[in-house]
Amino acid sequence: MHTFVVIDFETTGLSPAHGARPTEIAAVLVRNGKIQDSYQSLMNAGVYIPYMIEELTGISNDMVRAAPKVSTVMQEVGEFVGDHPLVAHNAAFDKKFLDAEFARLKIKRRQEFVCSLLLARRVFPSAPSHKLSALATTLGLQGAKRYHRALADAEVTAHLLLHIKEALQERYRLPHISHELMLALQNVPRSQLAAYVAKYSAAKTI
DNA sequence: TGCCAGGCCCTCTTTAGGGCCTT
Repeated sequence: MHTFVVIDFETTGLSPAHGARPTEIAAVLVRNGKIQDSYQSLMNAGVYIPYMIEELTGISNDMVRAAPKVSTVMQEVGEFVGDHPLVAHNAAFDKKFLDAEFARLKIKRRQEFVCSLLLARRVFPSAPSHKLSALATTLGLQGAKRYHRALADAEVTAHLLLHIKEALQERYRLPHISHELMLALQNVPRSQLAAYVAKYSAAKTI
């Protein structure tokens, strides 16, 4: 997994099925362990941002009103992402917004998401919390002085994924962690992680 | 009118409930 793209959405709510739309997105390209490129933009979906969410993200209705149309931004995101493997923290959330916005543009997502939340729960089970900001503190990750802005969160998630990857490599003495293995591990029960990695490694070396 | 997510994961579980995580 030498190259991947981390995605983070800020939105007007929790569910696109109930009318929530994106207000901001960031995509961060990581190659060979370093952030090499990034895309970020506010976007205007013509949907009111509730006061509570304005307070949470600092993204106001005025800011979004002056931003590019959501269709323009999502088209650019599609081009930036390309076929690279995708990563997000609690990927189920970002995936459903990405798919909902892509569907409006008749764009089809071509790759699966690796979820840094699912992996962190398995690799660092004793962390006091697995929310992004808490993991950043616990693990001493490089990153954000603030949270709940798309680029800051995407950058911290990139460092988190790299940290998880290094921990797995060190713990199981693996020379390389593939996207395929990360995708599999996020769904393996925590108690079976070591056994799964051993079986996977053996199969790959035969 | 009032309400409104959903999937993971643990446990005092599996004929279920509730906390966590994303905004």
